[in-house]
Amino acid sequence: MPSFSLSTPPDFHFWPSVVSHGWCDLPPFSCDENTRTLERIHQLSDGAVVRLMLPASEANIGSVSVHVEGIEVLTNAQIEELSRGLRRSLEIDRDLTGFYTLMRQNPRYAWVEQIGAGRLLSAPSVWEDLVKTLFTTNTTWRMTIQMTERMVTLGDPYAGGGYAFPTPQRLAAMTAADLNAHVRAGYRGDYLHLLATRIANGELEVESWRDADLPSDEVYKRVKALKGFGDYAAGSMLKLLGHFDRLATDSVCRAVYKDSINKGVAAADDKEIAAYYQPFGQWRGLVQWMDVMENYLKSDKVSKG
DNA sequence: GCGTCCAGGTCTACC
DNA sequence: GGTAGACCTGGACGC
Repeated sequence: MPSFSLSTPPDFHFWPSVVSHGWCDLPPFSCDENTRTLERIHQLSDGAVVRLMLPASEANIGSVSVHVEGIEVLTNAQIEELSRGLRRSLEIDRDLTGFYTLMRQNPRYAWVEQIGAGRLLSAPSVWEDLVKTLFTTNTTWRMTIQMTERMVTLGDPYAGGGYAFPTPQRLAAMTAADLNAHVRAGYRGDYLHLLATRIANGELEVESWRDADLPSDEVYKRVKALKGFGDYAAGSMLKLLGHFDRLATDSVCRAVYKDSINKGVAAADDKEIAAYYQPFGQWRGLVQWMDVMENYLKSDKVSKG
């Protein structure tokens, strides 16, 4: 089985990055907590569908091994494409120096750097992140998983089981009714079909939204302009696009604010929650997410073993 | 098995 | 700018 490795900086911690939020459980990603392996059914730009396996290993601190199943030999171009996508997905090159300095200054958040949390797993494409974010709106996590599972079966199959994430062109070629009969996304189905269609016909170039030179406000404006993406969804997307100066306040965040931060007293409104995170400046969105994930990331499942 | 209620964000219409 | 009601699915619950 072909394999290659990704070099990583000293402050990169593989497993906390993998389980940084629910994306590792949404196909075509999957993760095995026992073996601490991240897997993904992935379609390369040349059409090949492979299974990527990234095991956690103490032996390769300073790098992450990538095993590629379903192909006999990897070309240099394929390795380059996979490396680029995975480095982005794992945020390997994200500079968190400022974030960790900020966390160090606040005893409540000292655990963040100790665990090595702060990097968020994203999909290799902005398109995939947008779809999954849409599937988190106004629904339960269980339903998000089910919608995503049905959605990926529209992608190209992997010979060993599973599917690659479908392209916007694939979805745009279907009618909105047929698409939603398959995905069962409810009223979100029309938003999904519209998004796929606008990308497929070239009206939207969402992959360029990762451009580091794009101001946060501009990215936020573009995401909010999409049907079905309100304040929460746009705030979530911004984190996946490397901007952390926006909150993504949902029902979970409100519960966390009440239970972990405000001594059991619910916030009067979201402005009160925003005021709490305001001092964290450009990192406030990431700090809010650390609060949401605190108990899980500090558990033995992540921080030990 | 059936009907009702509920949770989850966003959109639209209206004030 | 703020608010009410609709949107859709599926789980929980009562009958």
